[in-house]
Amino acid sequence: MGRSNSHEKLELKKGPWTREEDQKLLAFIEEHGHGSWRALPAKAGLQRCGKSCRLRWTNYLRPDIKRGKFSSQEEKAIIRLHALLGNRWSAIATHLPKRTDNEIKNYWNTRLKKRLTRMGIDPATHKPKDNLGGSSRHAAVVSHMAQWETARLEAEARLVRECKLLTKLQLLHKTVVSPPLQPVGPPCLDVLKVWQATASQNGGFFGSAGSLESPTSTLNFAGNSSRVPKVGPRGCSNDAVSGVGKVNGSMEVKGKLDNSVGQLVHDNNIAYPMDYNYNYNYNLQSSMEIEGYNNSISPYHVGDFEDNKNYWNELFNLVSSPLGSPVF
DNA sequence: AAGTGCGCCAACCGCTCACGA
DNA sequence: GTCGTGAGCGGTTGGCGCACT
Repeated sequence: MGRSNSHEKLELKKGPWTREEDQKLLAFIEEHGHGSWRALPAKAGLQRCGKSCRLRWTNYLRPDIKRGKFSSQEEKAIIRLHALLGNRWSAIATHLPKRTDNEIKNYWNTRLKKRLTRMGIDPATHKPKDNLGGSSRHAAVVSHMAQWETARLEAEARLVRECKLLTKLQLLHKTVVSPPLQPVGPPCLDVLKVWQATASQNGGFFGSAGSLESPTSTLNFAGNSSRVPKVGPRGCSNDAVSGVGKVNGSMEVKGKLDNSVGQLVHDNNIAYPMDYNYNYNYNLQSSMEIEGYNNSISPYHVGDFEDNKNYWNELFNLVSSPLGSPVF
């Protein structure tokens, strides 16, 4: 990144920020916005690299940061979201308003992880430690679900970020957009709520029919997106993810899960033939439709999940509970 | 009082991704 | 397709403060 010469590097300050530096950074951003982080330090009169400034701003100086003790509800949310998302701290932070990814990560590493370990739960898998040798089929199915859920939540998180960023930029530069954008409220991503509701109607998250119900959602965005979020579970090549987006302010979120029945289950060597082909074409009101996930193509059967049903139901109950998050 | 160990957390580092030329 | 650049993310580190010996 950048090609600053060694002389410049020598002059860059590291370590804890002083109050004076904080004030300089704060004052500059309040007046000009951050713009290019790389150019910011010179403009603001700081002997720091842009990266350091960005970090200081996002993790400490930003006005919309809540500091201090995590509530028990926040703790639960972190645990459950971690079960779904793994170490995707930024994605988790998206669902915990006013908390930074760094703060959540620290809290997890210093407290929650240890607490789970003490309780006999493996913090990596969120399963009881004596159950690690359980059914590989169950593990495979749950893992597959988690991957799918992860990808979906990640997509949502990115969309939220995109919209927030663009909104900020527009407000900052006071651009007049034609046609004018709708007032920007928190993006409403109700996938989980809807999913939960659907699940309830069908006798639980996994439905009485024995197949997964579709996480059909209504996404409300106000704003344009110049980039098409690419999503996919970790470990999947990005080549498997494609997206088409429109810059003109309309976006339709459409995902495709291309699974063939039975292909999922394979001891210790699980194939994930999931293609997340999202075509974004969003209008202010959009719907999320995931082909192949909400119908008979679904490879899941209720028996596969019985043992994990309560866990996942509980999990979705939690993430559906009001935390003040734009999603929940 | 001094030394030691530990927990916490701000900040850094390295990597990856997206984008434009 | 390649390269340079900017930005974001997750893992790791270093320093501070506190408790204990």
